[in-house]
Amino acid sequence: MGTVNTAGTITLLARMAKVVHRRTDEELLGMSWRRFMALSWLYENRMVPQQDLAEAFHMDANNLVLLLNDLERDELVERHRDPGDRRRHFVEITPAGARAFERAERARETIEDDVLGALDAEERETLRRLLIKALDE
Amino acid sequence: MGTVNTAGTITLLARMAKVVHRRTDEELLGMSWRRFMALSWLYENRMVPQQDLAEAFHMDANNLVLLLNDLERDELVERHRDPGDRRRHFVEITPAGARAFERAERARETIEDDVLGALDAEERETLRRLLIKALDE
DNA sequence: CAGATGTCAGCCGCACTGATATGA
DNA sequence: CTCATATCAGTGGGGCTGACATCT
Repeated sequence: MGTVNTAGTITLLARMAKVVHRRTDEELLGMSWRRFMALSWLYENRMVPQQDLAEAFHMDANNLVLLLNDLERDELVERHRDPGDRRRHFVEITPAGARAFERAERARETIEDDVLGALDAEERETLRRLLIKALDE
Repeated sequence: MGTVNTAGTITLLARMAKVVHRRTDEELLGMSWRRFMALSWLYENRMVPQQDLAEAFHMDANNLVLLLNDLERDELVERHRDPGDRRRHFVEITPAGARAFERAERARETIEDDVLGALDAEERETLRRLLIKALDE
């Protein structure tokens, strides 16, 4: 394929993300990629303050409201008012949400095998470790 | 921060791409990220058939037309009709487009240092190599 | 009162579907 | 006539800004 050797690392990262997004079959995933990304976080971190989610999702707070409205309408997440500070909400994934996510995770593995097919198991683990480290600042 | 350890690699990849997109200051870059991604390809590959660009950009052909229209209006790229097959177009970055891209590349380096700050030089090189390999299938 | 949190309305850039024009 | 290439119009979801309501 083309001469990708001179592009910057974040340029390559963006190209890769586009490949992932484009090869994702929402039919197979059972939900939009956007919802999948939200649930993936809430599956790992139960009962997160809504305010923290905006930062975690790298998404603006206004937009977050709409996403949570949709997820809550479909009973995949629940908002709980903080008794200590009634302005604040905690967001929690529901059992139905967790099940939907677990199903989607299997589709994710299929997509991942497709997109990362050129990398062997060790290389994938290295990539994974580097991404975790970069995200963890 | 947070428990990112259980998420899949392409999930982490998507999170990372969102960080990049969100931290990109278009004022500093001098253009939209979308345009930057297009020019980055045309800077590496001069005179590309328009048809190949849709695949290279992972973008649908209809949408590509609009992007090229914008870039051509601002004289950053030029379309040339293929004399051998007058249906086809070759797309070429202009000198002004190349200059704009080179300026943006310096901003890209700044963003990259910010986003990949947690990785040392060797780790960045490894990440880069793995992304190139994965993209090269 | 000021400040924080969440919500909603409006606008715009972007991606897709479908239809059209031109040339091989 | 058919097939391929490029183009454009229309539609819909996603992201942002700004205004507003509620609570501390």
